[in-house]
Amino acid sequence: MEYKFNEIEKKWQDKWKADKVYKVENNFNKPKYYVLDMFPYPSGAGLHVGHPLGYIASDIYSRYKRLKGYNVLHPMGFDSFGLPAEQYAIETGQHPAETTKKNIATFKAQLDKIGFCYDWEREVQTSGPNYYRWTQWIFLQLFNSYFCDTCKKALPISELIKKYETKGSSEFTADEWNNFSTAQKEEWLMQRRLAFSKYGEVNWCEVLGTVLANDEVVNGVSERGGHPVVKKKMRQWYLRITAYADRLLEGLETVDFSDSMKEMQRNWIGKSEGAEIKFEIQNLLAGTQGSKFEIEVYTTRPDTIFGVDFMVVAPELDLVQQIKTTDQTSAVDEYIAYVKSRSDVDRMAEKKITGCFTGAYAVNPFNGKQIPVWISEYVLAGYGTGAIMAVPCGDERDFKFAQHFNIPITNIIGKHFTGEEANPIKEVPYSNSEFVNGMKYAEAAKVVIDKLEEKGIGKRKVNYRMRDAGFSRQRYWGEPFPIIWNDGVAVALEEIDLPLELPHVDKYGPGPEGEGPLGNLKDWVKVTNGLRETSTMPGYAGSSWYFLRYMDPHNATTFCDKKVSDYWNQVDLYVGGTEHAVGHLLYSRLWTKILYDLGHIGFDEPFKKLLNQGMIQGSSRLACRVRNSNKFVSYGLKNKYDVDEIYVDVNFVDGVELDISEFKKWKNGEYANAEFILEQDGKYICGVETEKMSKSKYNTVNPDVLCKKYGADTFRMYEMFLGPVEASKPWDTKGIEGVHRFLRKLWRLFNDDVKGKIWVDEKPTEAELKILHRTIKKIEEDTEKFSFNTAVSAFMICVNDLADAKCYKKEILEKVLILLVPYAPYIAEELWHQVGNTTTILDAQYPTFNPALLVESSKEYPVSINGKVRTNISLALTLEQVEVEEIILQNEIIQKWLEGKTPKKIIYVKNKMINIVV
RNA sequence: GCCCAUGUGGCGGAAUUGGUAGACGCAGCAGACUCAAAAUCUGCCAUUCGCAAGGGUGUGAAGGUUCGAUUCCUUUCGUGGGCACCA
Repeated sequence: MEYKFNEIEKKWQDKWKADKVYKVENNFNKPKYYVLDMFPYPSGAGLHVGHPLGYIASDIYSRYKRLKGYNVLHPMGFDSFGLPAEQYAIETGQHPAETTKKNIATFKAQLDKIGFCYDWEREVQTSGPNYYRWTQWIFLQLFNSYFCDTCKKALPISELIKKYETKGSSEFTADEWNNFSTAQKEEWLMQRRLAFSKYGEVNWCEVLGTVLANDEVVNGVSERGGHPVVKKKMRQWYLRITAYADRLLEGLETVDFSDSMKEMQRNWIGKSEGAEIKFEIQNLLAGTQGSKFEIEVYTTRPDTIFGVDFMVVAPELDLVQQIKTTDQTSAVDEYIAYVKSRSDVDRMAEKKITGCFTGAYAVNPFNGKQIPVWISEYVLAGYGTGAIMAVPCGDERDFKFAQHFNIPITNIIGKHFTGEEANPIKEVPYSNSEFVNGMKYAEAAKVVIDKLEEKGIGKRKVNYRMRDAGFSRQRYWGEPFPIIWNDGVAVALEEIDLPLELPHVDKYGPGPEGEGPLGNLKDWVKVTNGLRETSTMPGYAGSSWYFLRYMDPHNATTFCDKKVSDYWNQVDLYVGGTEHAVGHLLYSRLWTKILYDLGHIGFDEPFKKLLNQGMIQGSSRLACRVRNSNKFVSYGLKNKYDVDEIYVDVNFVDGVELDISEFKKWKNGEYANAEFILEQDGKYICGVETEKMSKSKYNTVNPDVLCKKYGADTFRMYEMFLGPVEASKPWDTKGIEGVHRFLRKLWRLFNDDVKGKIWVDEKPTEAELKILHRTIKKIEEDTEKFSFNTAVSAFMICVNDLADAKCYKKEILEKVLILLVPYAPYIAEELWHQVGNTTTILDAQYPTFNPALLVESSKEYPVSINGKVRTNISLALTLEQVEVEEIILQNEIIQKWLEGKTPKKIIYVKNKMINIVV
């Protein structure tokens, strides 16, 4: 009987579906385990082999936990709002709802073939009204809350109102508050709401009449059409994530993310402690006497204030216009015009040093020294105060700037500054620094700040790099805001009016005044009490809380019953790529914290452990075409000709050898008449390039094809066998045969192609038990630590050993099958039934490892002399140093290598090795 | 420019975290079975010197620590990814 994987997999797919084996109950009595994948955006291109890497890993772990007796939640859904569907609609006129539906169907069919254990009854789609109803509801929770600075948590805005009515605030008294107009009150409240609206800068393209995302702007012009893009102020919605900066930082201590992942989040939040210092400006423009100008800088190194040699102000600041001197006006204006012409990307990538002197001088408050004030694009308006005090002897950028513009440098760190480069050292006593001379960083910083505060010209300041998160998009395919604008006041919809369904549109172009497409729907926008908000929520809205909805996906009265979320609780294992390191992960963490503060859930970190899967890159194949001809020359001979390299489809290249007949059929016979110049051995060899997997490079491989050819079990195991899940690696189908052979070999332990059944019900020998238990130990350990590639190799070793031992015994084989279920569920279930089981293997009991079986009494020790292994000697494990020394010195080979010399020292590490030092 | 990751045979990778480098697999070579092919099985397979026995070298490069380094430290080069020049 052969291993007919296609039949077997179909059979169990149907059976499992009929039996609802993957249905997950909210069974509060059972220990739970929650495994989650980052859900995909259902793109039109379908799945390629890169997608399932993480899904397979999480599926293996879920099935493993299930075998271990857990109630495992391992759901899947779709992040189905987003720009590509809208873009596609603009191009083809097909409604996003239609294309999204189609794409989801394709994705699901592909996923099901690979054999994941999803309970599709729990599927969520962020673009479904039953889902986004609750996204809107949570938005209203945010809108109706504020961050209490004293208790460091979110509270209902009604409490703030109560406080204002009775006690007022630092800005107004209770009486004043009560006499405010509604609009005035709302304005104050808007400044405290967690979801709030204010004017913010967006990338505006006048020609397209629309707002563009950063990646749609290239070199200051729109990616589509190349039209100019400018910064424009528009009313936008934001989430007050900055209020949670500290808690988002602290929370990192409690979760199991990789260090680099935590580092990325910390960098994004960018907490720094320093001081804000005011510097007076000395030279004022004529006509501005009487008004006193100051520059306020933010610095993390107030201790270096005596090393300040110049100041740099962001060119965008209004202050620049006020302080520039007549002499420098034209130079400054010219420089500002230059900066405006440059995109953020340019400013970031540029290495050349630019700047312009304003003509103004600031005064060092402690020694009265005159400090020239410059403007330069390396100082950003949006961070800190938009101005810095430059200390060139301690800061690399300041140093280069000073050098470039020949600004004299003050040395405050003595011999630690060479004049060649800056030295940001903190642990040396300062010189040239008056009252902090001899002090080091910590003490000096404190003394300086104290003095600043005393003089009233500076204060201690904690700064965050992170800004509030923009939460509105001038787009169609997203959640509509449940907000109505009434005379400039944002009025929230009542809960009962949710969901506010996304209305149907026929055209996807921008609305008036840069509004989103919804702005075109006059009848929809105009309601009795005002005008609807026409922007929609961003992609991350729906994905910020989806892990909660899986727990209780059909609840019509709440987003997720508290009892249910108390049970499933945090996601125990979250699997996904690093590209979401800051965005999605940070937003989910924020939403979780807010929902926790408001009492809707009982935990304030969503993901307990994060596993990052690596990116699978494409391995492109290139053919060399002789220029202006239809001749193709093999890669090894290309230097003899003038060639163009063209991409060929990886699916008809075996390794690097092109299948010429397939190639000729490609693209409707475009190359049917091509001629080929071959290598000496008659092969046509392709060039190889590792790059992103994409359709245009013909380097995508569809999992469906591989599942059909080798079976899903082979495909699953091969993806794992490629290497560690966390590592990025190029895809190469070549090695899949090896994994497939392994499964066939396993099959032949049960069945012979000719004789049929060969498995037997006999007592295993000790040696056979040893093979089994060694495997149990290894597979369990490797699965626990997500080392799936080594687990696959352990399975191979096990099957090789059993085949060599001609062990066809049910008692052994059956246990191996259980170990294999997470990795290759179909073949495991099939063989499980063949040996006589009638219930599903998915709920079998995981075998227990018996250490007694693996106890060894002796070991083959490597014996080296001066670190070089010279021989192996088998010794009992009980031996002590003296006995060992005696035995090995008698050894002939060792004696030969010692050449009569006496060893200086003999190192003996039990169960490891022996080293003789001569 | 900054940050993070990574570098081991022809290839994907392994190495109990300081203890026999190259497990397992692919590819390749030789052989068995077969009329033949497929499938399967057996053996070889880092490199170099040697008929062999047996040596030398070898984990991007150069140093260092150690009885012993793929593993730890310093410097350096290459590749991949990210970024908001963050004071």
